[in-house]
Amino acid sequence: MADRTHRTLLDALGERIAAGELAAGTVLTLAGIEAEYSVSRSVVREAVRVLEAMGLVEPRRRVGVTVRQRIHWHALDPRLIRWRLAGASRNQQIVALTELRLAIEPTAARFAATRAGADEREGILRLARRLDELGQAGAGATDEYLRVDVAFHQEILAASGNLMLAAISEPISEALSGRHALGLTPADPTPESLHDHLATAAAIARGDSAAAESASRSALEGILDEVRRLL
Amino acid sequence: MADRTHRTLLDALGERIAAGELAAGTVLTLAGIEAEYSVSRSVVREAVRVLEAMGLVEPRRRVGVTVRQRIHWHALDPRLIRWRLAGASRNQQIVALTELRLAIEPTAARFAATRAGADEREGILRLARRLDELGQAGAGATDEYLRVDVAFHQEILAASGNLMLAAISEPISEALSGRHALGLTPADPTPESLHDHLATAAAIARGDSAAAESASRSALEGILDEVRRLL
DNA sequence: TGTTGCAATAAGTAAGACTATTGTGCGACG
DNA sequence: CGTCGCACAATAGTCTTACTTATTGCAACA
Repeated sequence: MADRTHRTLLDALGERIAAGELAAGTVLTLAGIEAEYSVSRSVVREAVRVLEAMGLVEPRRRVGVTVRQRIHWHALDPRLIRWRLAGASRNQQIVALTELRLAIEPTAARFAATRAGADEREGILRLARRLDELGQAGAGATDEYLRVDVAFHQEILAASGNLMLAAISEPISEALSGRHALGLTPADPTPESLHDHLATAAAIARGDSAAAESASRSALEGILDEVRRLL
Repeated sequence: MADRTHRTLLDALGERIAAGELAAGTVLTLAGIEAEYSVSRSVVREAVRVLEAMGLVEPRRRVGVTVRQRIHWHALDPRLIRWRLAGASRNQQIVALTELRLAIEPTAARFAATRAGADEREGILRLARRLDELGQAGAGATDEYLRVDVAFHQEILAASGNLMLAAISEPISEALSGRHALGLTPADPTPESLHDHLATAAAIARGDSAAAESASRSALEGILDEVRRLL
């Protein structure tokens, strides 16, 4: 066998569960999976262990591997988020991720304003300015805009000094990319949006946490409105 | 071997990495772990797969299993949070979790106000009233207060209708328990705190999302202040 | 009807063989 | 002396098999 069997099987099972094709309560067996995917027991066991760690399944002796209810899923796991973005509930997932951003980013901006290092402040400001340039130029739907936008938000989350807030970064980036891929990003971002981004960056740069939080919140409210309107 | 070798090994390695005893860049080998813990290769492989899924390590052929930098950790994984709470950085972790709550809970309360079912609204209100009773009676440091407090926040997160917001529930509960275990919960909660909790529940019950968000935020700001003061 | 015990089932652990990948060092060649 | 390429060795990946242990369901019996 090649070398990606683990990853392949894990993604296959994960996507099927995330999509609901394998509904809660469904019982699999290691032997069954082994036969269905023609992989060895070791590979099956390792994949199932990872799914178990994500709260997606629960192996029990004499019973098999039971798919668990959604409540138990570690919905913030980047892999699970990817699987959900890959399925039919993609749009719904993008809305949910935007709601998550609305929760996280303003708070992250607030903390970043008091904790960011000099170079981080500098970098955030530079990214915001570039975003503004691109937006004004009608390049809101370009790959470069996406890259800068992703980098902008990542920098803020990283600068928050809170590892858990920063951990949202990866899923958020995927959501942005997903939105972009769906063609939901306008070529001309609204002036309000561009202003909010700039204001967030400026407030962080000068250490004004209240202003950073409120500007970021304003930006996200706008984005959430837009996403909801389009999906 | 008994039956908990997987769990035991996973926790052992996870805690060592979370604590920094196995620093980023440290290279292990499957054979080494196998020998050190006297478990079979299968068990080692499965544990390492789970750690890999959490972003804690990266196995590479001809090299070994390398411990990754913190940036790559899935810091929102409940297991990882537990490991960090178990280590020396416990206090710091509780503060970080409280910051996370400040981000998540007000937003969750806002959405809960528009999305909660009738019985959920009822339940949240009932829990808040019970919390108030207990708080007024000077029972803020009791196990029952903790239980009700945890249930209160869980209900709100669950009622937010966002699976990812709800997924924060488990780690948050652990943080509350941790704070309680450290004796950081006052027997007499401040009147402001009790009022904010009640106001949050009332606003959710009557569907007033703006009031729910702001009352929840006020409650959390108070808690964050207190936690920071004490840790 | 309830309870105890047995047997079947499926996961858990162990061990070993073989494969595939990749970093390193050595040697040949420029 | 340096650089390129190749062979070797180390280590994870996969496969297979054997054995162990927990659990459940059923049947026999009180």
